[in-house]
Amino acid sequence: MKQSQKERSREERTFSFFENVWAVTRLIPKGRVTSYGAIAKYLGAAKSARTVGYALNACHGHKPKVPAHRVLNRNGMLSGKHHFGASDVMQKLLEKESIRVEKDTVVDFKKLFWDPMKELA
DNA sequence: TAACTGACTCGGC
DNA sequence: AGCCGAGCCAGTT
Repeated sequence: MKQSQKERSREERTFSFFENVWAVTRLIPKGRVTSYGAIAKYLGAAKSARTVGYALNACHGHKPKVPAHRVLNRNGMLSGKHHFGASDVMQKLLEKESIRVEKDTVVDFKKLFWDPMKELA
């Protein structure tokens, strides 16, 4: 099982791991959030959460907007706010979607969590 | 070309 | 309960 997954991802990732990350990110419904790990897992690279974050970093000024502010770390913390220019931009974007943020952490993260594995299965 | 880095996560102590 | 090390991918130096 693990073996086949490895083989499979080899071809798919040639299409660009980033593209996939952005694609999934754009599917996140407004007012909902997800985590790097969830996306990574959905793409078949559970341990590449780090790379997912890196991909979002590269989405700056990319075509269809990539709602990177809806992607947080597993604790619901705005770990990437620092990369939105001003440190409060990300939070404002979230609050605009009725998502409450307290101390760099999304309130009710579990409730608002959008799992691509379940939602897109 | 090798080594380093980073918006992460998990498992072991 | 908190710290440490390892794995993952791509771009930079």
